[in-house]
Amino acid sequence: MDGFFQEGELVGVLTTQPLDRVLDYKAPEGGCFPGAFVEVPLGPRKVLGVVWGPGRGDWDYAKVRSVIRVLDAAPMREEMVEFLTRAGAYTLTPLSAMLRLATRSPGLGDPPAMRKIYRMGSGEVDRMTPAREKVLAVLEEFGGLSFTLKELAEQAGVGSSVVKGLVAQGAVREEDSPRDLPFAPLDPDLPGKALTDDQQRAVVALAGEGYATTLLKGVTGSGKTEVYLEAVADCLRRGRQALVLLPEIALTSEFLTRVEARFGAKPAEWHSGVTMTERRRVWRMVSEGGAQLVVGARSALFLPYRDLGLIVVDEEHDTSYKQEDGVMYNARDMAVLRASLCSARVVLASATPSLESWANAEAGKYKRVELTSRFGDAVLPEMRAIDMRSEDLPGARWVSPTLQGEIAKRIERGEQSLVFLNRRGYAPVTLCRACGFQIACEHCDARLVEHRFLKRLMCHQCGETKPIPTACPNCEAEDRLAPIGPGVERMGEELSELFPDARVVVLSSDLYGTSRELKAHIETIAEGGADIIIGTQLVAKGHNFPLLTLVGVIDADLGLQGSDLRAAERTFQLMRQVAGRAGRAEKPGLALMQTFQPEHPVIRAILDGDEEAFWKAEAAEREQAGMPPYGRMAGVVLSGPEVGPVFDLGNALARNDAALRRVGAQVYGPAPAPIARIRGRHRVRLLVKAPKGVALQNALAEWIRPVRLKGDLRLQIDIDPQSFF
DNA sequence: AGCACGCCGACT
DNA sequence: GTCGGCGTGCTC
Repeated sequence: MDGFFQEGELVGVLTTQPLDRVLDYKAPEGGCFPGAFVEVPLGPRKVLGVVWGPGRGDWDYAKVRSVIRVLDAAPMREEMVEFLTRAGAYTLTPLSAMLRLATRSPGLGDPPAMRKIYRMGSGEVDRMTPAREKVLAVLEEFGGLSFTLKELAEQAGVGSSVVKGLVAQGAVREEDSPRDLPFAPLDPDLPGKALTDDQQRAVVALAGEGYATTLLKGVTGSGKTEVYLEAVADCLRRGRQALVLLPEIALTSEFLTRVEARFGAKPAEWHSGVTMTERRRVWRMVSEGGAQLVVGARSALFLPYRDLGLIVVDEEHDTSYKQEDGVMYNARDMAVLRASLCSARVVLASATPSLESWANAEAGKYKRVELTSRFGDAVLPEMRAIDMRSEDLPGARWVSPTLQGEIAKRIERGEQSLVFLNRRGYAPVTLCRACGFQIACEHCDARLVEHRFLKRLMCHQCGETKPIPTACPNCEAEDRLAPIGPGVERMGEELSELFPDARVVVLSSDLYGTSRELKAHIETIAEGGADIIIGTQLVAKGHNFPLLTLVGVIDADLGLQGSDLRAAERTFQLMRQVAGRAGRAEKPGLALMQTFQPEHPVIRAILDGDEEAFWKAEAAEREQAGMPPYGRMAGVVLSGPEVGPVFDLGNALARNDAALRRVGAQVYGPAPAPIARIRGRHRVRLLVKAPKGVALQNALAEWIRPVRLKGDLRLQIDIDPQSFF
């Protein structure tokens, strides 16, 4: 943005308030540049905004108010404006909501606060004590760095009063310094790990200048991380910033340690667990160039990078990259958009790429680099199906004799086994043996899941819990309620009975208060703190278990049934990833899948390791059906407290579909949404299917424009939904 | 998003 | 008679 607005000139300001238009204000005293972060009056309040351009002048001039002040923050760059505009247009999200994503930093309006820092002083110490010596030794050793009081005291292992005492004598100097300090510089030229030829070739392919997207495909243990860290190094050498996006759960201290090992310092971190103070520092330093590398969750895409040269999307197939509430965007696609606007490179890394990325690579839109050989001596796990039709298993037991035998061997050898079941809790269904009633959530269209650990029934949709009743809520029969089906907690019980001397551990997100606790626990397990690990899909996400040599998938059929075109893809990815956990170190791994349909094409493709065959078959099917990525889809989710009005609106929309038909798009529905009721709100979904290449967003916008939402009805558009049926 | 304005039920 | 419910509308 060029130009400058003199004091009193009309400027257009976009605020974070949900008004989908730019408001006119008078430029403040001293004028302002376009892109400036400002505080403006809005009704009785002061709100945050960005100077978006010249004012439109179509508002009663007498009512136009003045910008209160320009905030002390680097102005929004033209490239960010473009990114927010394009991303908003793509996802049909109002600009104000996009701006909110880009201003999620506390204290944006604060002046850069000062704080006290401590350095070596010149004064003499009257009486030297061991504690004082330690403090001075720390300052001696890290003379170039500056410490806060707490940091210095901690580093020296003394109380803060010792430091204060030294300050009083002048031996330590107390200075004022800006609160938000730059991150320690990263050195791309430190020696990295030795790379295999395969990895070296990949590194060369990823390096370079200007926009390009590369799909980096490599099985677990093939060294994807080492390879993309070299891409980061290449970017840093060019003096540009880099961003590594990880699914929230994969953001571990283990990963940060690897970054530190490669570059000699920790990167900036950005995710939901980062404190307010640190957030402010990251936001500021990213915009001023004081942070070279950000490692973060999807919202890190909206940080105000000064010169972003690389975005790595690790585990690019992960469905958690698609935000399903609030602003619905897919971080993988937005990363590509953002990179194309700032001439950055994108690396999409995965052992099991999404069909979209695979198709884009096939079509030549993305480059493709494959890592085949595994790093070190480990080999790919051997994969076999256990045909459950011929296993002798009593009722309410799920670990087949074959699997039991393999686990026993591992225990004998001091190796770990992972038992995988994608079902939290003790049992997915609680059934009354007297009347057949299944206990369901009162607010959602879902059954309540027994969590024996919490001693409660829980709804996995809305999270509501209640005590486990002793009498049937329907027929009031006492003690006739029975858990049906397996959950991870129940598997823990079964395995503890089968192997009473083994250390059995259940890994499930709801057994931990915080994700930090969970991550810490995973680390101790990985170091050998358990013999049998039972886990939900969270164990599939990027963790090293060097002692693990066996993976048993309890129910490989879960997710194969159903008409969701993506279910097969997800099943495929999940099974491959779980299998990839086994045998990372020197020991070869074995993956066993319990299935009642060993002939199913997805199971066959996984066992054969023939991913290309699977993808080609899946792609052909979708192309035939005109489904993404060969056609376009959008979902419209309507919700409200009463089903009637929600369906009425859905029907009205379905009838008035002229705007859609004009571009060759078709409406399906209304039908109950995949989750038909959440927190007492009924949800109804319409699906729009269009040929590739039509201006779907324009048609959708025109279609829903006449809608006036009455009462508590809500409408949400979901471009590229994750599930289709 | 907030916050005011505004038109109908149970209270000092 | 009023206090207050939250439906509707406005903010440059």
